[in-house]
This record gives sequence, structure tokens and C-alpha cells, in this order.
Amino acid sequence: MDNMKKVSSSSCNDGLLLRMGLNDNKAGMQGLDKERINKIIMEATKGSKFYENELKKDQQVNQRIEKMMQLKEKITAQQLLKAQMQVDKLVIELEQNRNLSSTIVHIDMDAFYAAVEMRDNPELKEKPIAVGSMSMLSTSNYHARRFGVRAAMPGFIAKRLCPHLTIVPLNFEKYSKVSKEVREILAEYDPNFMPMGLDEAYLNITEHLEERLNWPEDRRRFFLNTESTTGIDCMTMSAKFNEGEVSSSPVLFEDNSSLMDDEHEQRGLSLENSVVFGTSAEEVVKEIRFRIEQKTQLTASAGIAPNTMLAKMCSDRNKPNGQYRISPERLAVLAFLKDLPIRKVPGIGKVTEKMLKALGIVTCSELYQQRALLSLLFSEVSWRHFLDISLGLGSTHLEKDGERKSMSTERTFSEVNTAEDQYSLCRELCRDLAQDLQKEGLKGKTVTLKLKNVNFEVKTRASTVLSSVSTEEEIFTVAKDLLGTEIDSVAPHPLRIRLMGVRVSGFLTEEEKKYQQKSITSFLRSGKEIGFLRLQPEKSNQEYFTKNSEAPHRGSFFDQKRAARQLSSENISPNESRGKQLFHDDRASANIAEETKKVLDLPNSNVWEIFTCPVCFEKQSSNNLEELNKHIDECLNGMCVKDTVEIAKNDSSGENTSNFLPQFKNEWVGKCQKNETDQLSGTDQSTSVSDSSTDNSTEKSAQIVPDKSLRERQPSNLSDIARNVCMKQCFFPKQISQDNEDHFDKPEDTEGSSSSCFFEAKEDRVLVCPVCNSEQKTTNLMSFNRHVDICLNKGLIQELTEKQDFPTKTYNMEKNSNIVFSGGLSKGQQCTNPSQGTKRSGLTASQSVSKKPKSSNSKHTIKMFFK
DNA sequence: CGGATCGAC
DNA sequence: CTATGTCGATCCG
Repeated sequence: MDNMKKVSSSSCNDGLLLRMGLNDNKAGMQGLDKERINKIIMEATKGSKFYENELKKDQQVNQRIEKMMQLKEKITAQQLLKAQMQVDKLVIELEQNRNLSSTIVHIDMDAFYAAVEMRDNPELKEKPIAVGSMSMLSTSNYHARRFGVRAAMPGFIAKRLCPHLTIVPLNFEKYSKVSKEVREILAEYDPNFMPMGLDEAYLNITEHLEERLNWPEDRRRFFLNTESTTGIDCMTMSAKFNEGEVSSSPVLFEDNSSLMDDEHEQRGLSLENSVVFGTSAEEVVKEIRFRIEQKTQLTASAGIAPNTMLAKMCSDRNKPNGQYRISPERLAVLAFLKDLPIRKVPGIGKVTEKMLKALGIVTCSELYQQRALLSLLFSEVSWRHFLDISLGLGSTHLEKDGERKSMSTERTFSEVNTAEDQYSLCRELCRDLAQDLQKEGLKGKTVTLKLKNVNFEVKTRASTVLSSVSTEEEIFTVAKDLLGTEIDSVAPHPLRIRLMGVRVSGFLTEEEKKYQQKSITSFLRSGKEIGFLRLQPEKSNQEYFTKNSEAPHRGSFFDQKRAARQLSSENISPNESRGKQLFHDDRASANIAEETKKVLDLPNSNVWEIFTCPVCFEKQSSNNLEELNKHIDECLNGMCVKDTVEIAKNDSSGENTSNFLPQFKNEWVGKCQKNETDQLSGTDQSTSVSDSSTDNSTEKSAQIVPDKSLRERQPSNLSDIARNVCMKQCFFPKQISQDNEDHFDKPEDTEGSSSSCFFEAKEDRVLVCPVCNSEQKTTNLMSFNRHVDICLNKGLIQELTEKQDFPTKTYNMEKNSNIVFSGGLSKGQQCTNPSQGTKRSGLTASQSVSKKPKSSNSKHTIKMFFK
């Protein structure tokens, strides 16, 4: 590439430096001053791929700002005046609804991970430490912060800032244990408190405060555990403490208020060693912080305010180990906000800060002053959010967690550039994700692949399928297609990536789960009516995919790579293992032209037609294009029966399905996947499905006893979907889904700019889409079907939603009860920001800033992306 | 719907 | 050498 390292452009450098942390350096004796810190960071950063990408992102932000400023220029005084009036009308309304009656507390553990590590290893006490790795730090202690070492900074840079820095590896099990201890305390003050990650939580103590007024003093008394005291539970901790010569922090003995005074006496406690907390909000929070420290030896900071947004900002005010309260009065709120930098507001990040700064807005009061202008420059959601902030409005109650919306896993590694490695990596991610999904009993319809190339450019590619996915195979079937497309898109260059991730979203609602459940039942009941033809193409290279999964994994992908590297007598020529050569497949041999003709005749006639599915060769009768397409779709997608069979573990209908279903599921799955032929045990009313073909290997019979609630036949043709899914999965297991690695080619002339890429010159056919009537040039059925699918998708979704006239059931998933860690943060972590009444607003200059990559020739940009 | 971005921890 | 992982929200095309 060009050597355009415009390091000089000062406006660009700002962003990175700010991120890397020159904020508040108290310039301690052994610390570094801002300039020194920035210089070191810059030296360590300059010229790296990472930095180049940061510059690029910065430029994009600058462009957004530029657009915004252009927009601003066009605003007339007239418009501004009008906007002012409208906004102010809203302000009055908001003021009238201002609610100051709640007492919200935000608790924030001080330098949590670092504090835990220091507690458990006195050696670290006086040293600058950080928790994380050479690649990335999660947090640092206050000593290290004086050197500019901060969270989200890579360890190797931190080391340059502070050569004596001790980097401690993450130990999530420990943190989560401590976190649990803290939460136990918090729950006493608000059983519905809302944890935000491991080290933060919001509490609504409004009720507690009321009750507390009637409490006797003893109930507010806590006993101090002086270090001389013996016979205390936390003796081991005290011992460690003594070794470390730490004497300052008082250790309280936790009073669980069930102990009588004489019991306390027996334990060496007396009233002289006790503290009584008052009944005010401040006293409550002091009590909480005391109890936390006594129980965990860790300090916390806290904020008290009438809403979550303010409470959060308060907890930041006096940290570490402090608290602050905004009294519940309008003027107190406004006074607090007056000079507060907007960056301190939760939800205002680096980019928003910079955009607002371009408008001369730095503090919250300035945000208020510019309210009219903002209403013209930003989207409705954004400026309303800004208005809330500037008025100090936020949510006054803690909303329960909604249902999870997605689940994902991703990994960073040193460059991987062979298709083989990438596919096996992808499979590994799918496997992990499938496990996680299973833990929560979730299935989703959308699979998203995330890639970051070695230049730190990130891409995501998503695909939504009609039947939901949850198992490794199902997810991988979709993900590998996405990956294949990306590999092809840069061909003949290798795809050089440093990160890959897989996400599943679009989870089924309770109703949809039930629905699928019923559908499958009706399928089973009607099983006899259906005959099958077995598709048996010449085997193609499915060994490639199965290779990885069948080998009893001798360690992960990375383990294997490591081992391989150590053996490293390089025999492999990486260029040989490109995906395309590996996945060629000539299976699709149905008489496409003929079938297509039938299809084309279909749309406008009510006549029932018989056609042969070009994938499974099954004869289908239909008067309905959708049905036809659905069938083909399922055949091609290779989605699985298990979805449709698996039932929500929490039985929402209250019917007793639990006895029946697990067995049902396992046996059915086992049957389908392993091709076993043994009988399924059934009792009541059995239904058998048998393959009409004579192919011995596919002979099947399944006898299922559906639960009563499942027997009702669905009148909809959705049952046909399920039926097709089942057939496909059972009788045409993996080979179809796995060997069609024909990276579908997009027709050149349609779909505009979206993704012209890669064209493998197989032989093109031209098919006419029966829905939109456009000609589709294609090399394979898959791509054609995908097009038809897109055309039809909307209608189907509509159909689905219309069906849902069941009463809505809420799906209570205790998100934080079962935390699984992987990497930097907890999986169950909450990311919605409760600090505002409205959820959150991304910001954009409202009138679209045309995206850079789209503006130019898309072929070009795609090439550009991967260098 | 899919992709990019932002923000939080 | 060496720049995270997971999730939700929003906006745009």
C-alpha cells in the first residue's frame, strides 16, 4: 500500500491519546505527567496496523462531523426559533413529569479485579499492578494509574509506561465469587437490584428507607472486628492482612441480626465495638459500603440520586472509597449538572463527545443551551436523549432484564490465513456457541459471522434461516457458507484474519417454540401420507468438514496449531488449501429448466401442480409458491429437526410435558443423526414415518407419543415447513447441507451495489425468479433459491406474526444467575444502559452521512477491505 | 434484513 | 511479538 502515514495530522491523534488515558493524572511523585504519558504511548503506537486503523476510524468521525457542520450552516434563524419553541414545549412537559421520589443507589467496586488480586497477594500491595495480559488489561490499581496505566490498554504498552508494572492474569472465578458475596449484601436492601457486570450495581432503596424508619436500633447495628479480636470467621483473611501489615481498614463483623447480644459477647464482641447506622439514605449507603468492606476487604464507591443516570455519575464523584448524594430537589440536580462534562454521562462516549464538542458543547448546561440546534441536527431519539441528560432525567425504577437477544463467541489469534484453518476455527466457535446456547435452551434464526482482518478492519456477515438453529452442525452449516463467501470475495488472495466470531440471534419467542412444537406433532401424525425419495449423489468432499468433528478432538484448534508449529517442518503449501478447490460439488443435477417452467406457471393459478423438488427429488403438490419455496429452502438449508422438537425447558403452558419431551427429543435426534434403526419406544398412539424408497440405509420408522397438547393439527401451512424440515433432516442428513459449499454467486445486475464480489466461472444458467420476475444468472440452485427466498421472506414473516394470537408469556431468564466467562467480561453481563429513561441513543447527524465505502465502486471497496 | 457503529463493562 | 470479549441499541440502505 501507499506509505501514507499522516501521523502529523493533530486532530487525528487526539482520539487515540484520549482513549489511552491521559485523563486525570494526579501527577503523583512517582507518576508520569500527561505529556510524558502521551509521548510514550505514541511511540509505542505509531506505525502499527492498529494505529493506522485508528486513524482511519478517526477520519470517518471527522467526516461525520463535517457533514453535521454543513447541515448546521443551512439552518436558518427561522428554523431555529421554531425548533426552540417546540423543544421548550417538551421541556415544560418533562419538567412536569419530573420524578424525584425514588432513591437510587449506584455501587461501584474500586478497581475491582486489581483490588481482589491485591487482597489475595500482599506482595502486590504497594506495587503498581494491572490485571490482564500483555495484550489487554482489564483494570489497574491506583498506583499504576499514576503512570497512565488504565483499563483497555494493552499490557505491553503499559509496561513501557511503567516498567515495574506487575501484570496479573485474570481470574474470573475469583472475581465472580467475590461479586456474589457483595450481591448478597445488596439484595438485603433491594431484592430487585440490578447488577451491571461484576463490580457494579444499581439499587432502588426507596422501600428500604421507608421500612427502615421503623427498625429498632439493634437492627442497624454492626460489629467492628478489630484485628486483636479472635474467634472471627474471617480469621484467615485477617491473618493474611497482618502479614501484609495492613492496619488501616476497619473490619466489621457482619451482624445478621439473628444473634443476640450475649451471643456477640461470647464471640468477643461488645457494644463498644459496634456501629449504629442511621436511617437516612447516606447512612444506608455507608452501611452497605461498610458491610462490603468487612465481608470482602474491598472498598466500594457509591452514588445516591433520584434516578439511575444521576446515581451513576454520583458514584464517580468521590471515588475511590467515597460516596456522594444529590438531594432530591430540582435545583440540586441542575447544580450538579451545571459544569459536568458530558463525557461523564453514561451513554456519551468518545465519538459523541467529539461531535458535540465540534458544536461547542462540553458541559451538560451547554447541552441544554443548544437544545434547539441539537433537535435539528440529530435524530429524534438522540436529541431527546440529550435533553433528558441536560435536565437530569433518568429512569427512576430498575427495569427487569428483558430476554436475551443474542449470544456470541469470538476469539482473537495471530494471523490465520488458510481456508482450512479458518473453517476449523469456525467450527470450533460454533461448537462453543452451541454449548452456550444449549445451557439456556435457546435457538435462533440468524447466524452472524464476524471477521477482523490483520489490519483491524471488522466485517460482519449475517444470514437468517427459516428454521432456527442451535447445534454445532446447524450453526456451522450457516456460518461456513458466510465464511466461504468471504474467502471467495478476496480470492485469489488469502483471507488474513486476526479474529473470528459467531453470533446467533433472532431467538424464538415462547409462542414460536410452542408453535414449532405443534407443527412437528402434526407432521408426525401425518407422516404416513408422505413418501420420500432418497437423494444419493456421489459423495463429495464432506470428509473435509467431518474430519474436524469426527476426530476426537485432541485439543482445540489453537492447541493443534501450537503443536503443529513446534513440529514445524513446513510441508504445507498454504495456497493449495483454498476453500474453493476443496468444496467443489456437482451434486445439483435436477432438471432445472423443466422444474423452473412448472414453477413459473404457478404464481397466478390456483391449480394444484405437482413438481419435483430439485434437491430431494420428492414430488410436491402445491398451488402455492410459498410452499414450494419453503420446501426447497429447507432442503437446501439443511436445517434441523431438533429445533422443532426441542421444547422450552420452562414449561410455560403449565402442562406437564416434561416427562414426554426429553425422551422424545433424544430418541428422535439420535435417530435422525446417527441413522440408527432401533425402535423408539412409544406407548399411547404411535405414528410411523417410513421411507418409501428402497434404499436400505435410509429405512426409518419412528413411533412417537405426542403429548395431548401437541396433537392438535395446525391449520397453517407452517406445519408443512416443519414437515419439510423433518424430512430433510432425517432422510438427507449431512451430505446435503455440508457438501454444498458452492459459495453462492450473486447475480451481477441485481441487488445494486450491495455485494458484488467473486465470480467463479462455473457454467451460468439464467432462471427467472417466480416472485419478482427478474432474470437471475446463477451457477447453482442454492443461489437461485436464496434469491427466491429473499423475495418471499417478507410475506412469510408476516404470516408468522399474524399467527401469534396466543397470550403473551414473559420469558424469565435469570441472566446473571449463571455467569460464564470468556475473555474480558462476563457473558451474562448487562449492556443496556439503565441510566436513561429511554434506552439509549446512538447518535448520527440525522440526515444521512453517506458511508464512505458505498459511495465508490463496490467491487473496488471490497478488494480494498482486505487489502 | 444486514451491516456498521457506538457504548458499556 | 503484543491492541479483548459480549451484548444491546440505533441508523441507514
